[in-house]
Amino acid sequence: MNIKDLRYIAALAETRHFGQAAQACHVSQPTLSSQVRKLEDELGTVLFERSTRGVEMTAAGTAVVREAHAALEQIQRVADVARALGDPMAGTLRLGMIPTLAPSLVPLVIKPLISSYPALSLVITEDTTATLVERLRIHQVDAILIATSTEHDELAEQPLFEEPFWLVHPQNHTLYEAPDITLSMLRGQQMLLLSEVHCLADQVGRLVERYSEPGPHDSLRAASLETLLQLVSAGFGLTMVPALTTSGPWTTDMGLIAKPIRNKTARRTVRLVWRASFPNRSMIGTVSDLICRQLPNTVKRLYDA
Amino acid sequence: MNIKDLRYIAALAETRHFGQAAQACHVSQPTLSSQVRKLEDELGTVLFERSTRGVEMTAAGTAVVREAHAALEQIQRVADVARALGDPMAGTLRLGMIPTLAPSLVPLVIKPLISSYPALSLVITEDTTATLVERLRIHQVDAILIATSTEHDELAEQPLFEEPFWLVHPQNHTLYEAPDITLSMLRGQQMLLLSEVHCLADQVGRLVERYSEPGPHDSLRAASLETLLQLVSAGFGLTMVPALTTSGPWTTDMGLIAKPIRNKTARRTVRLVWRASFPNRSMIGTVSDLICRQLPNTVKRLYDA
DNA sequence: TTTGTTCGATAGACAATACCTATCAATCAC
DNA sequence: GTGATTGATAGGTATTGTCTATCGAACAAA
Repeated sequence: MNIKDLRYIAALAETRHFGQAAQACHVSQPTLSSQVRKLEDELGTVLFERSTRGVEMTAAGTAVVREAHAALEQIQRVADVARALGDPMAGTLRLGMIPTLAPSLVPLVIKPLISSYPALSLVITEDTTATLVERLRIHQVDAILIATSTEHDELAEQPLFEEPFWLVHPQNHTLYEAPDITLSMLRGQQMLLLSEVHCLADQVGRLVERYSEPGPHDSLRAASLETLLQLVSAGFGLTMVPALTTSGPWTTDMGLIAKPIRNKTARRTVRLVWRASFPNRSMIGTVSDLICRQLPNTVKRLYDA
Repeated sequence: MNIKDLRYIAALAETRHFGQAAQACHVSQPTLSSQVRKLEDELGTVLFERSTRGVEMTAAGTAVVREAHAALEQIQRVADVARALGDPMAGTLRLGMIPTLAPSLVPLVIKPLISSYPALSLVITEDTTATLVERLRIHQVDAILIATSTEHDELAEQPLFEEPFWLVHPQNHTLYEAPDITLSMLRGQQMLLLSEVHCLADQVGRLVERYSEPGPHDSLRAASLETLLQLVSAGFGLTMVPALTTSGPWTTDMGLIAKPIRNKTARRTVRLVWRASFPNRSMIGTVSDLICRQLPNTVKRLYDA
């Protein structure tokens, strides 16, 4: 059996005329004739009763054509679904993010994303860079947002934006008077870092190790940015956080001051990474674009669609 | 698109493995691979994400395969319906009969027919021979039971049985004592005939014209056998009816006597006639066989399946 | 590192079949 | 009879589905 054959018998049932049915199917009359005959042979049932005057339908033919119509509709639905989901922004995007980015980025992008693309179902997970990369490779997520560069050949990446680090200190701190910060001003200050599973800890750590000296709270490592800021608020020391983190409502609540740092290396580059084999490349591009459009001016956009 | 293609993607969704899916479909792996690729091209949507480790499904793939499954089920239903109605005794048989046969034959065959073949839907119509033949030719009926032979090339026929004519006279008639009847005994008797639209009138008329002389009631023509017998009962004359007619409960009710006639030509041959192009030849055969099995011994069966 | 295995993709040849044009036989209207 | 219309048939062509053989990449084990 063949889908075309179903169309043939449907047209033949409609027109009761081999020639007209053939015309409707854009084939020649002998083609339609032989194909219908073959289908009848295959089904073991005569569907049409031919005569020199025209075509009559048998009981089996009527029933078979009715089912054939339903089949053709369902087949059309296959194509329809394919086209609908061929819409690059339809379907599921499983997006992984590092924990130092997710809490500040998600509130910025989630609303415009789901309102602009209602057919998009977004699943966001949080994990460390290494875990995310592995989950990306084994198809547990489709794309990840991380702050380091990857080396994998099977992965593709797109830098989205450069995010400066901002210094955070308590309101009653000696740096309160300083309008802006240079790294040299951090000499003698106790810098607090995140747990080393976070790439941010490594990046900030290498940035300040030349200036800060070992302090009493160096072994104090926070598991999250939230905790880290609580420590700063409690007076255990200073820290650096990505600029987007300072967009939240926490600064005044905790009595903390965040200031830009006058140093070009005090920043990280956030990248979107996906499997090179990921089929929906254009979904990646659209999401990248939308993320960048939502960013505040405290970061520098690197992606322009 | 192709029905096979739908099977391919269904198998591939099941196994997530081109080789195994190909095996399940009884084709080689390259065949399945290229066909799936082609289907994806046609749909404009990537359904599967390939990697050297195996196959993952895209969002579109999941949805398309779901629809494909439904389509395959519906296609299966097409074949099922064809097979079910390929059952020769499923479907409708529009059967025409002449009025001198229908009332006596239908009660004999209708019950066993519908109980033996519940899938058979029988539509019985009554009409004169000429009308029936025309209706047969223009596909208004599928087969007819008539008592004459047809000449049409496009029609096929099967003699079913020979039905003798029985003489019918009132109980108080002079022939009451005669154990059986010869045509010569009809000399001087007033014979009553049906309306000439009935073939029976012609057949009986030719049979008796050599023996009977013009009588006072020759112009009396009954429109139906029922009326004819009422006339006989009322003493207007005698008549001949087909043997099956005497099987009914009318004889005693009307005070009529029916007797066989010792003459080989005093009979008619009942034939089943159908279009030679009628597809369900075996339904014809089965119906013929069942009719003959139900006949009483007063008629001579001509058909043996 | 090297080797063997497994994965899907590719190339090229072959075979099935869908398709076409030309034609036929039968029917029907004029 | 004549011409028009019907579906069926014949024979050739083109498409395409299928095969075998092979490849390159990835992974696991030696």
